[in-house]
Amino acid sequence: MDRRQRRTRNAIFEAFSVLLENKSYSSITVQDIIDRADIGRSTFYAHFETKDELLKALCIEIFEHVFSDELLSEENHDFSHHSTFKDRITHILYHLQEKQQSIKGLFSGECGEVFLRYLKEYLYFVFDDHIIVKDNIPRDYAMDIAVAAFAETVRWWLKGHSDYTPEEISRFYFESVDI
Amino acid sequence: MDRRQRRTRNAIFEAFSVLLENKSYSSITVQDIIDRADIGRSTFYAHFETKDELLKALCIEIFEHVFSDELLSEENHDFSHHSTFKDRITHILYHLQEKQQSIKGLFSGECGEVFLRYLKEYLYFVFDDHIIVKDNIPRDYAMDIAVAAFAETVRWWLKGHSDYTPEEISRFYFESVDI
DNA sequence: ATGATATCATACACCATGTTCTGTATCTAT
DNA sequence: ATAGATACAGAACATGGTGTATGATATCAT
Repeated sequence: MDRRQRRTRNAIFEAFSVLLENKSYSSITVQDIIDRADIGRSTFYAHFETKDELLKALCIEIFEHVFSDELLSEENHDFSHHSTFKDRITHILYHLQEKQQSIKGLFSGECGEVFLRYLKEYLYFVFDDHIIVKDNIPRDYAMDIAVAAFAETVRWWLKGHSDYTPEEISRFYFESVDI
Repeated sequence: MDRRQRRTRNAIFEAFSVLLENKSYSSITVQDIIDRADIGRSTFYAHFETKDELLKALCIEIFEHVFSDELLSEENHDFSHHSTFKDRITHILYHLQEKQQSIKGLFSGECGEVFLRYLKEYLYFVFDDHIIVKDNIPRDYAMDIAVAAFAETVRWWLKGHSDYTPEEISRFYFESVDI
């Protein structure tokens, strides 16, 4: 990708993330982003058709990083054999912690729904092999609860309790939800 | 309240609910609501300052009904003695089922966040007395997970699995989450 | 019946959106 | 190093939704 494009794209992501920490998604205008990123109006629209597209792109950017190892292991089939499920979850928590600053703003407000939908999409992928099927409980229900509970765990962690370590959070989760 | 006001208010709620089943919250314009409810523009703004206020009002309207018995029992202190926690949850599920049609549209899209925030607010109230404090797990974390899991349960139920009975859903929930 | 008030219809100013255009700066390939 | 391609800046513009203001009409409560 062209260096100019990368510069602009990053400037937009950066501006958007910072704005999200102080303002709600719907109250942020494209003009706000343009001003903060210090780019021309037409430049923004050359990169993203709408603010919603920008939000999606940011989510994907984040999760491609957070789940990069998971996605790799799926190709090579050499990861799940060497580590337990709990280790993998803890590992994901470490990656989420790294992106903490960007993620914080994404959890709340109107964009939380989009963010959580993406998060859950990736989580379904990771959880799929490790869900225990209980008697008389639909599998997809069990999946939904396990994933939603994990998403809520991350939200709780990064919004006001980020002093806990990934290991502690992992323990909280596995002691609260039967998987 | 004036009969005309009630008529208008209900027409707006009705129109809004129907629109939410087909369109996303942000794509619904005030004009859409006005046309569907067949009222004048200024009339809408005499009732609600913004679309967001309308959403809040609708949520409150719904939950005042769903949790009406719970709120009463809190005043009289004569409910929790006669029924178990599981009974109360099942009872709430029955009320949610009644409002199914209105609730469906509220779960998805950008307004899901607002709806869930209100739902969780009421649920904290109901769950507060019945959370078991496990060792080494923060109480507010346990609350968060229990409430979020219940909210997810309702979502799963009303979006595509509404053939299950409140009793079955209640059982799914209590077998999946340790409270 | 009458005064109060909710509604209607219209017009309006305002603001964010997304597009278009022209000139300039930066990149890439030869 | 030069030429062609491409990304950027900046401004102007049409569009559409928002929320307000106004005066006339219909409906309410007493």
